Amino acid sequence: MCIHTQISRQPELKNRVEEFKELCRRRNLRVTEQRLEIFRTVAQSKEHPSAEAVFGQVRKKMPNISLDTVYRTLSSMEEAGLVSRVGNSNKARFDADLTPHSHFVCTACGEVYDVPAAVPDAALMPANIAEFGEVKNVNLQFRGICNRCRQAAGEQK
Amino acid sequence: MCIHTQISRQPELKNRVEEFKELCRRRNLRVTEQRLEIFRTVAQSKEHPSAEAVFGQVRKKMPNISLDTVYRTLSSMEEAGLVSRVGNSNKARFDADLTPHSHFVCTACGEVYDVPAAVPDAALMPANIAEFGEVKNVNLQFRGICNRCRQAAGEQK
DNA sequence: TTACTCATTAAGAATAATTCTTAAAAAGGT
DNA sequence: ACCTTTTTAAGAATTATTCTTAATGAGTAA
Repeated sequence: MCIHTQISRQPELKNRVEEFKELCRRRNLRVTEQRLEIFRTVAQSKEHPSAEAVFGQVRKKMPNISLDTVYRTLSSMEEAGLVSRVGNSNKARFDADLTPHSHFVCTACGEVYDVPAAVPDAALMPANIAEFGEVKNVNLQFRGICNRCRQAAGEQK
Repeated sequence: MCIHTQISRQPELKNRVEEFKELCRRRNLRVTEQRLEIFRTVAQSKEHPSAEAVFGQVRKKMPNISLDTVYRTLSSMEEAGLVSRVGNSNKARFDADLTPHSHFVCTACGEVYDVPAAVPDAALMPANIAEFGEVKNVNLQFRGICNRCRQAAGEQK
C-alpha cells in the first residue's frame, strides 16, 4: 500500500504543478511549499490516499508539517476542483486523476479501486444539473465487497 | 430538515418491510424491533438521513435505543444491499431508494440532493466489474457547491 | 409452552477522524 | 526591506464511529 507510485511521464507532473500554481494565483491562494508538496503527493499517487497517508508521505520531506494543514489543503484543493474526494467510508480519500474513470469502493475494507469508465463523464451529466449547483466533479462508484475481502471472509469460515 | 417525509403510497412501505424481514431471515439476521424501526425510518425518509438523524427519529418511538445500534444496523443493511451510503462528507448518510437515480453532493454543507438519472444504472455497469468484486449498488454523484451555499457565500461578501 | 442457545442490544467508554484556536511565520504586493 | 493578510504548527477540542460488557430477546427444538 505504498502511496508514491510514480506516474510514468514525469513532465506531466511538472505541468500539473504549474497549472496548480496558476490556479492558486488566480484564486488568491498563496503558493506555499506545503501546498505544492501536498499537491505533488496526491498527483503522484494512484492509491487514492487518505489525509493521513498524504501526511505520512509529505512528512518525509517536511517533518514539521501538521496533519491539520494536510486536511485544510486537501479541502481547499477539492473546492478548487483540483482533486476529488472518493469512496465513502468514514475516512476521506483523495484522487487527483480527474480524467473520466470510476471507482469500485469496498464497503468492507474501504479500499478504492480505479475502474475504467464505461461511459464518459460528460455523457452522464443531466441537462438540468445547474438547478442543483455548480458541479466540480463527477464520480461514479460501484459499491460492494471487493474480491480480496470476499476471499478473506470465505477462508475464515 | 425533517426526516419523516412520508412516501405517498403507504402499501409500498409495508411491502418493503416484509421484503426486509424476508431478507433478514434468509441471512440469519434476527428480526428485531430495532431493525424494523430503523429500516422503516430510512425507507420513509427522502432526506438521506445521517445515523444521528435516524437515531433522533427512532428514539421518538424507542427511547432506549442506542446510537451504536443505529450504526450497526445501518451498516448491516448496507451490507445486505438494503440501503446505500451516499454523499461523502465525513458524516455518513443513507438512502433506501435503490431505484436508478443520482445525487448532487454539496461539498460545502454536505447536503445530498436527488437527481433523476440521465443514464440507467444498468447501462453504467462495466462488463468487467466482477473482476473487482460483488457490486451491491451503483452510485453516481455530482460533487460541487449547491446553489444555496453559493448564494450564502455571495451574500456575505 | 418452556428451555436453550446464540445473536443482538444498551450503556457508556474508547478510538478515530476531523476541525478549531492561537500565536508565530511567510507570501505577495508596496 | 516593509506591511498586510494568509497560512501555518501545535495541540486542544470536537465530532463521528466503534468497541466492551453484561443483560436481553429471537429463533428453535423438545
